[in-house]
Amino acid sequence: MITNPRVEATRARILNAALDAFVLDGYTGASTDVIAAAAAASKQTVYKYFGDKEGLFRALISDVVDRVHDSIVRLDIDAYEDGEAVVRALARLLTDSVLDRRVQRFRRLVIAEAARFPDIGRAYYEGAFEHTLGRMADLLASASERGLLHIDEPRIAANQLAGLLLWIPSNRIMMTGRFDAISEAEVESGLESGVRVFLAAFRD
Amino acid sequence: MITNPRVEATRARILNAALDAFVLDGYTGASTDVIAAAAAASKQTVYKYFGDKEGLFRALISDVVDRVHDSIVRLDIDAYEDGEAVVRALARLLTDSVLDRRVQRFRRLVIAEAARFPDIGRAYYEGAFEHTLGRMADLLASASERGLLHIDEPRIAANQLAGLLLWIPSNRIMMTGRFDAISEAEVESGLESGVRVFLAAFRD
DNA sequence: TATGAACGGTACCGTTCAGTACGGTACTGA
DNA sequence: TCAGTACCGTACTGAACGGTACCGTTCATA
Repeated sequence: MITNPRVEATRARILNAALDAFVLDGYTGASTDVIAAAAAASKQTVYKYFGDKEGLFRALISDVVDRVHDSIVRLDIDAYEDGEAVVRALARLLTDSVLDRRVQRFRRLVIAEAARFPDIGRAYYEGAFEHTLGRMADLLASASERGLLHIDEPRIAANQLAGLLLWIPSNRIMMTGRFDAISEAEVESGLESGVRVFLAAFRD
Repeated sequence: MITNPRVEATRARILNAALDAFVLDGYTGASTDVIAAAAAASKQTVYKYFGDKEGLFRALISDVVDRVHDSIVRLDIDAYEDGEAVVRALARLLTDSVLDRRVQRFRRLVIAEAARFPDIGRAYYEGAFEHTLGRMADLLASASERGLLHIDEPRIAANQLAGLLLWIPSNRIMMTGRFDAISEAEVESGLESGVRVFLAAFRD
């Protein structure tokens, strides 16, 4: 694939504008006129690159999923000497990444459009959501092998840690639509109590 | 308020049709033409009762929130003699109600439109979501007072139980758009392992 | 059975929006 | 300097949709 830098820049500008528009107004609510204007591009160019509105939307989703896929949780598990430290580090990484404004907004978009584009929802779920959980499970398994934790089914444990930490803040953010609906202190205390419950179940 | 049965029936038919349409296509995607047709009503009548599209949407939301509010978890906590039974009963009640197709679809709708109607999202979050958690917290507190569990902060514990049980299935359902994405067996094993973790932390 | 309110059906208006056409401009590379 | 390509701006078309108007019909009730 030839990468004309000018083309690439225009394409990126359009995708950026599309992200903003779709995330704010949803698929139906966003208009290609507004997207083109925000990207300082002409509709002509938008349609030339992406075919139609649906093509633009799909390109946007896979673009983001690919980035999530690449930037997946890297944690040097060997640097930690006890289970509590491992779990706390993992918990912080997870909350920091998932409760990020952009991530929350994007997830809301995917959920909102899952009825219209079932394949897109599935792609995101498998490519981003489950992929992250799989990585977490690997880390927990490795900690378990080193005797820091006692985990028989790492995948389930990873799911549970995520649920403990994210259920409340994620729902509050998505339902209220306010991406700053959770204070620093709440995140902190939620993390602390979540880690405590997890350790009660999986440290010896 | 005079309750003309004919008026009431027409109104109910319109709200039912609106629920289906909004849940399927979102606020922007649903059309009042389709809603009126599905309700076997004329647009004239729809607009007479609800003013405009937004009025119809708001009426629908508060209608549903009121119903959730009324049918809130009632569980005879005194019937149980040990903590495990209490938690298991609570867990089943919670998963059965929250993972219900209609509930999931409605929550997705609220999330999808939270940006467009922030007050609606907040009303649902406080009137339905938090209300249920509060009721759960009461039950856990009562079990704790009877010595069946050891819970210092019932509200937090209720949040955590919900997160343990619902994070994965709820996300899978909403993101894939398939409301049968979770098998009976998965629900069962998720419930079992969630209860186990919860008990490890809160039983003695 | 007479009366009026509730209601359905259809046509209509104004606007928005996806998608297209076209003419002109900036850049790039030989 | 010339050719080709990327791109912008604007105007346009056709369809969908929110909302309104009008007329005929149904139905409860007195």
